Amino acid sequence: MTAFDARDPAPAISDTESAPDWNFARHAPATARDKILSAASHLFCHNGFSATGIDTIIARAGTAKATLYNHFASKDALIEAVLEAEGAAWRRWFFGRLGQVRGRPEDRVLAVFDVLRDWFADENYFGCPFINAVAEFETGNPAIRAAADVHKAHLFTWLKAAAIEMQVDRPEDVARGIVVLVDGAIVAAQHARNPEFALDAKGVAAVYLAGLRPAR
Amino acid sequence: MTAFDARDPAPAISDTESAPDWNFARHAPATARDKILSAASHLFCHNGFSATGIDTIIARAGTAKATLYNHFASKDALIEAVLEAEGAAWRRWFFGRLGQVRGRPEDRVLAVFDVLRDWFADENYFGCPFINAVAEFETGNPAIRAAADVHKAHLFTWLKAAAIEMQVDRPEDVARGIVVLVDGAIVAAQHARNPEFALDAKGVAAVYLAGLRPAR
DNA sequence: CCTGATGGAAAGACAGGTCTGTTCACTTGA
DNA sequence: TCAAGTGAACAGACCTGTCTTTCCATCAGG
Repeated sequence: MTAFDARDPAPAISDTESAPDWNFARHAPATARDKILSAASHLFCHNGFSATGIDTIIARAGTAKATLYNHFASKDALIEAVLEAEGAAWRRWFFGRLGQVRGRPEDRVLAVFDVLRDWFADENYFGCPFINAVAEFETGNPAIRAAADVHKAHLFTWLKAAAIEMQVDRPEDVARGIVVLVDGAIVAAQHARNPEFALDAKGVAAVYLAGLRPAR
Repeated sequence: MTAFDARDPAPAISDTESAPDWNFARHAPATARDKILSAASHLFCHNGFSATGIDTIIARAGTAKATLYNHFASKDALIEAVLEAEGAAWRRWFFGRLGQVRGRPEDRVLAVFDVLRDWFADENYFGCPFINAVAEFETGNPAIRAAADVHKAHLFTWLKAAAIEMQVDRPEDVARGIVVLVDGAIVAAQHARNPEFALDAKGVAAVYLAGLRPAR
């Protein structure tokens, strides 16, 4: 929960040829464990968690079932590991992109929606894995909700810091408002299969942030 | 898609003791078909669609399995019927509440978030069934996505009409912006189990709408 | 009033398949 | 040598969907 400072360090973009991929499932898997995580991530995100069976996962991963159960105690544990890996990869990508943006805090917050748009425009965009997981396991499995909480806390903390820099009246309220816009853009773009909802959200955010300090 | 006028007629609130319930699963089921729909709706929404088996549904409904398959061709058909029934009940409740609001179009749009807050505050709030269904069946079952599209079109049409009344520049853009806020509030409130996200969204909407016409 | 037909639903067995998770003998590469 | 992985079989539970049998309420004809 104090997580933001301790999160994945911002990648040194210049050190690598290209920015890391937001999609963990596309990272080149080296170990058997990574192959399983990668295959499971792809299948979970595209076909749903319950609808994806262990046999399908190992077939895609090209590993034996015993190997899967050597690395993960159960399917639930695998789901949690996938969310953790996918969340970490996404945050590395997302905050890495944001870290390259310079300018006033308002502009950096608005840049959030430009980065989101790139995410939405990916042909493999399938919504936020955490939102989808909470939707599927509404009541059961509190560990999944907890993982989603941690993930969302990263964004909230980043936005709150920016809001404090903006010297607005109630930075936490402002951060929550932007979080709502981000969640809404994610869902709307997923449903309509239209990345431009990121720009609709950006438009709202721009007017909102400008309206917060009319006497600027 | 021209759907708004043709949707469920606004209920005559004064004719009934209380407003209809947003939750179809709580409507008193009369026929066997309604008992099945009601039980399935409750279970689907709380435990997920794939995770809920036919046997669990008929046990809760108190009906026989043959009865279920007499009324619904398959589990998928039952899912679609549940979404239709739940969506219709929700829209009757939601637009019924909105129909009671008088005032400027801006105020009526802001009232959306007050109604949402009441929805979120219900102990049985489980998010939007359509958002959850699309999250679970990301790629499969286009009928479910189509049902979600129809459902969302109702709100968009309502918001677009209000935006036109407001005489804003680009009413469709404004309506999409509010849709994003609504979707975001639904998801954020579901994740945090905190209905107050409706008011965070309302705060953003208020500043946004005010900022649209600074020369009012 | 009584009798018998009809049709919807209950109860539950059943088929055929899939699910998760276990086990074990064998292989491979460091 | 030895740890890790493979392939395959297996158990037991659960899944969807079908089918048969029994029950019961309603209604028609007498």
